[in-house]
Amino acid sequence: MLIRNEIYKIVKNSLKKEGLEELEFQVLRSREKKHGDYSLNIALEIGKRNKINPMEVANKFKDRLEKEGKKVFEKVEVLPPGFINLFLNHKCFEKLIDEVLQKRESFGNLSLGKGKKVQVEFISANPTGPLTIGNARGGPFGDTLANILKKAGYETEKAYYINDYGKQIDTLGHSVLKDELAKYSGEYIDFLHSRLEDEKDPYKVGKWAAYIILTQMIKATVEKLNIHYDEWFSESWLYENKRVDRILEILKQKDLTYECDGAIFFKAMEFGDIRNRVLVKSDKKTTYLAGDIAYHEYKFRDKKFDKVINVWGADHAGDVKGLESGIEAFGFKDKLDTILLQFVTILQDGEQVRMSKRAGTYITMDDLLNDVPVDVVRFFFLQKSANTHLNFNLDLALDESEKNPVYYVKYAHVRICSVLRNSGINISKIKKAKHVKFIKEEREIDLMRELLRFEEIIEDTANDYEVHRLPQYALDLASAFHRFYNDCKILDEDKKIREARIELALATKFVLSNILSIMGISSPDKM
RNA sequence: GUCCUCGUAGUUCAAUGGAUAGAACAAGAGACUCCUAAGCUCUAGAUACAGGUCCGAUUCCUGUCGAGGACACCA
Repeated sequence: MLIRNEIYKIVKNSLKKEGLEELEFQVLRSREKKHGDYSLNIALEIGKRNKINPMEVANKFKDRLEKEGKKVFEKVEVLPPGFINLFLNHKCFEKLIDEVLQKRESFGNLSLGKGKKVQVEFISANPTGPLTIGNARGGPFGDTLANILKKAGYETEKAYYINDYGKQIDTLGHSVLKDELAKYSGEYIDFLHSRLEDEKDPYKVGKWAAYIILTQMIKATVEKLNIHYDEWFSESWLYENKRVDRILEILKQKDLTYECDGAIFFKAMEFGDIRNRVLVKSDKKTTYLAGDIAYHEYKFRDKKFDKVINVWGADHAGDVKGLESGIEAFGFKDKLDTILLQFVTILQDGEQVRMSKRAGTYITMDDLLNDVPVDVVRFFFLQKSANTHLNFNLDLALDESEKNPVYYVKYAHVRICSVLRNSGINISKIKKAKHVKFIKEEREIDLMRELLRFEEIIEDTANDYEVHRLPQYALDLASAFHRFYNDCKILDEDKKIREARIELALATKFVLSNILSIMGISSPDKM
């Protein structure tokens, strides 16, 4: 229903009638409930622009809003320095609960992305070693982002790009052979070395090792993380099918390449890049960028994605513009969004652990998942924004696993299930909010206000990819429920009140399990 | 040296330019004859520093200090 959008229309309409239709504004959610459910700062903007006292503007506009929004607003209030606060009437909440009970699991499904295809590519760590806590950070993030886009109506695909081509495969081969060119070390290298048969060719050994690492280590960890990819895309495929040659030829025809010192460069600066980029090295081997451009041409031309979101580690920040330029050269400008996840700093025994495949010092995601439940791991990583340089204290993570706030959210769900069981009511028959009109306690209203946010959270996050908003919302909602539970007895003596509260609790259950499922976290009935 | 991302409570993190900067963990206190206390209530505690723009700055701009990352014919 997205009441926020209805309010937007009301305000837009009101502005039109005041001759201010060109004014841009936003409907803000009030942080404190004494300031109503939503607020507008347009009076402050108008006042600033026209040098009028904002209070005067606000008071004048208030009458207009009251008239235009009489079906939605209980009250319109003006407070200094010129905020207009909007209070929703009870009917809005009744409609909301009614809608949740009708739509159940599908409540919150939006049509924002209707008819659009989007791909989220994440993790995509080289198959030269197990997933570390660092490079697996993109797992919960990308998976959840794809889930939310799907919820918002996009046709979504989750993809992992396997870099099974090029120099690092050679390096892996040498490492497994343990010859003088070996660079990687660690238990997994020892393991692969012990499994080695007669093969001596480094590249073939590397290919074999990469296959084992991918299928037995990376995929296993990904599964433990509760992630299911739609596509595992092999870089080698691009070469086997001449897709890299193809894009090199097209770029040449477009006069977007030139030769210099025996290498072929892409004129990326024509697209605003800080430098031109090498596509073919002087030894005639192609660069990673050439493959990546071919890969993205495949995504847009063959698979026809309207949008591709790449979740990368911050160490690739310098490569973003190169790829964007390449994509623009093929006419797919602005169809790529790149999210850079800042690095994870690992602390163990009070010391910073430098993650290095070469030094063999890293903490694998698999090790972590053996000690910490996946729901805890996912919630933990999801709570941090992409820009956060997060500090991960391994000892603390193990100690505090049981104190993770994810249990607070799950417990709210468990409590609801428990009460609903005790109620003896067949909840599958509750499809309407018939009794919500009897609700009037503060805690009940507070809870409904939180439920109202759900669709907004979906919409906002599908638009700005700020996935860390989700766990925060889940905590807020769980908190609102726990307080409600504490202050209001759900199975009250009074039949009307009892049924109203069951309806409210059931609606909360649907939204809670909905948000948890988007985050890839289970909603238990019992704990 | 240039560029990117950061610097918020003891700790880990939040806060579309808005109203009294929020949570969790840690610390301290409290309530329950009542639907599972993994819950509830209360207390204490923070914007690195210096300027600037604005009615209003954690948020935008400049500088300083500090952290991580990038500046390849590596991937």
